[in-house]
Amino acid sequence: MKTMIEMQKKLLPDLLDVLKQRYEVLRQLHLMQPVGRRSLAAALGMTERILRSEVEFLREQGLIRIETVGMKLSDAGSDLVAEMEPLMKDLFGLTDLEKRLATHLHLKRVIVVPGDSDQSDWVKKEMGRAVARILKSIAQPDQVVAVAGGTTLAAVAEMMTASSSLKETTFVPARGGLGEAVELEANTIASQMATKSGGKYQLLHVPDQLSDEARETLIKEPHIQEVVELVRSARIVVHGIGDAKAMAERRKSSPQLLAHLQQEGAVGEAFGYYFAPDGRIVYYGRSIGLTLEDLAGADNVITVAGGSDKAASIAAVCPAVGGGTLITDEGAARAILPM
Amino acid sequence: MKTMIEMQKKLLPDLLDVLKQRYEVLRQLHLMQPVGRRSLAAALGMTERILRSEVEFLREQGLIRIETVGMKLSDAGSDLVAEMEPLMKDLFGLTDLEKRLATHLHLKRVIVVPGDSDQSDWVKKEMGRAVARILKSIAQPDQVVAVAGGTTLAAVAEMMTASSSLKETTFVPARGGLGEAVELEANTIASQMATKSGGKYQLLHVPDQLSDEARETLIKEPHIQEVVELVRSARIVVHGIGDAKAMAERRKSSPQLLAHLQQEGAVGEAFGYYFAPDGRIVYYGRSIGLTLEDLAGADNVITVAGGSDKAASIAAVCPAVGGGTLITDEGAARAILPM
DNA sequence: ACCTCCGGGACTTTTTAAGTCCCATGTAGC
DNA sequence: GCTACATGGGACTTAAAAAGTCCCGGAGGT
Repeated sequence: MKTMIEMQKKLLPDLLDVLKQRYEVLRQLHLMQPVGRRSLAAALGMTERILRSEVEFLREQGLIRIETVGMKLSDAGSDLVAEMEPLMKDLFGLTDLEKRLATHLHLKRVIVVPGDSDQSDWVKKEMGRAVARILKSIAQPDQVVAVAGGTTLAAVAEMMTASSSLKETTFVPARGGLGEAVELEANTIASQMATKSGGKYQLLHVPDQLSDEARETLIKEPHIQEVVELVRSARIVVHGIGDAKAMAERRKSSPQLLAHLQQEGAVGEAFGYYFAPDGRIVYYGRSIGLTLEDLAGADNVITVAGGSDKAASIAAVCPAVGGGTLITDEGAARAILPM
Repeated sequence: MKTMIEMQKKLLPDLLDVLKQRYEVLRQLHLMQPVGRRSLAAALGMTERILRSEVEFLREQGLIRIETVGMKLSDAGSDLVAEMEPLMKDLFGLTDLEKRLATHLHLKRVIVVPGDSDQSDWVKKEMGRAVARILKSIAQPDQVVAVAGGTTLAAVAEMMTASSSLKETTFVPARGGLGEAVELEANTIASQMATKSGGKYQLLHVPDQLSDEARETLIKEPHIQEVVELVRSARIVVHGIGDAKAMAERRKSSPQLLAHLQQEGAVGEAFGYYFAPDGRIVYYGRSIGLTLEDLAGADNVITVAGGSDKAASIAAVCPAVGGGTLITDEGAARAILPM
């Protein structure tokens, strides 16, 4: 049986936000007391009015006392702050991880879901749900979302739910198919995400492994060119991160390439690029679709990858992809961060 | 350490209400699926619109699926319902107790706080907090609140917090002083409640034990008569329940009275009236202030008493006081109800 | 072919939260 | 003792969220 906390997160995630906010007010007040509304609001980074409402509430609950010199915690208030500390750590320990990861990897936003996808497979679904929520929240009319392939992205597609805000969204694959299991192909995932969310989609029916001439020929095809244009115009990109060795084998790469990758110490893969632990690109398997340069033009690059054994890959790829959003799990997050 | 829920309730008092509502929707949906909005709303006794908001939320959480035949629980949803069942029983066992007590004692409303004030003294404070909350919620401008004495009422006074809604409230003692410890006197409590809540107060400076002539004389005093008028006009009355024997001894009653009470089997006391287990009045120690008849004119009679050893007293007094509000604790509630 | 109940959209009303400005007062520093 | 500043609290406006209400096209069952 899951804990009470897990249930609350599912059934009242909105209330947990206000819980956190109120606790933060209490905690900050505890540190600064006695203090006035305005200085406290500034310290907490909230407007005066909103803090005022919280203060009013906390006063009615008898947790803080208001005096002419400022506000102070009442006895009940300081007791509560002390008692709640471990609970809040449980509830929002991940928030802390998120902040540290964001600064460590220079990302705009990091979301960490509890668990480790190496050990429990529902964790991948949780990451998927998180991605779905983000997509919903940043949705804009007539946007294009490019999605990559892989098991993690498949989980994302599975967790998409219908939403009116995604109705005018077009999902496209980021690159041509990988020539592997069809349910992990970007094409499949793009169409599944569109179906589940109520959006539209366009597919890119080209193989991944192509000779240069074949690629040049294909790319001139009008209907392919059209889709490629669409893909490269995507303002939102969702992709996973692969383990370099596993990806190379899945793509049936030549023994030479495998040896090269191993020699260079490649650990992570994304969009056909293979990365060394220091973020250096050690190989690029060209295909049709998004390139790293295109990512710079996207407003939202959403990276989703988890599992403690992918920690090195994530740490290698993220800096190269640029400071977007990372959705990962607790296992990977703790493995990435220096202790 | 108190339970985690107790702590959360301080920061989010309506947490349980929301949790319960959402759970009920899930549970009912589980029973009726597939079902439409309107029938589900009717079954739950809520309006269509409000259910609609809940449904929207639950769908976003991926707990329910919406199909053309109606709504169904998703796998995650049915898992959650199953997992939550025992938890909800724990959480709302008190709600259940409240309902049963209300019908058993023919009261309008019963609130049961967890614990037993015989065993832990913070339970009395919890009851006090509950009373304070009720007073706040039913507050009207220029109202008069009559309060009795006793240790329980002292706890209520202690837990009152400043509230704008009580600013125009006048607190008065229900009866003249008991001639006992000053901090348990109705006068003291009325003034303390007024001070803590930011309201006003009027006191009744007359002893409790008076000869008939002395009482008749006193009651003609203009300033006393004025307060008595105020007391009898109170639309809200808050009182506790005493153990008959203990009260009689505290009031230094004569050996004859003690014997009489014992012979008649008096168990409970309130407002100077002594009650037998069947609710019969076996003695009335007249004083100046509220009488049982005056209670009928009050809109809200709030009885607050707890502790398993007071169960008999509560059961005896409540019916006589008439169907108001009872605040008690788990210990008393379980002892009162037939098993 | 009809009839009923389904989800969803759209609009209005109501309630609640937030933004903004101002004031009397108490305290600290000079 | 006086000034300057930060304090809580009040009042009013504006914005946003929630709830009430009605209607529509369509799927399923009869």
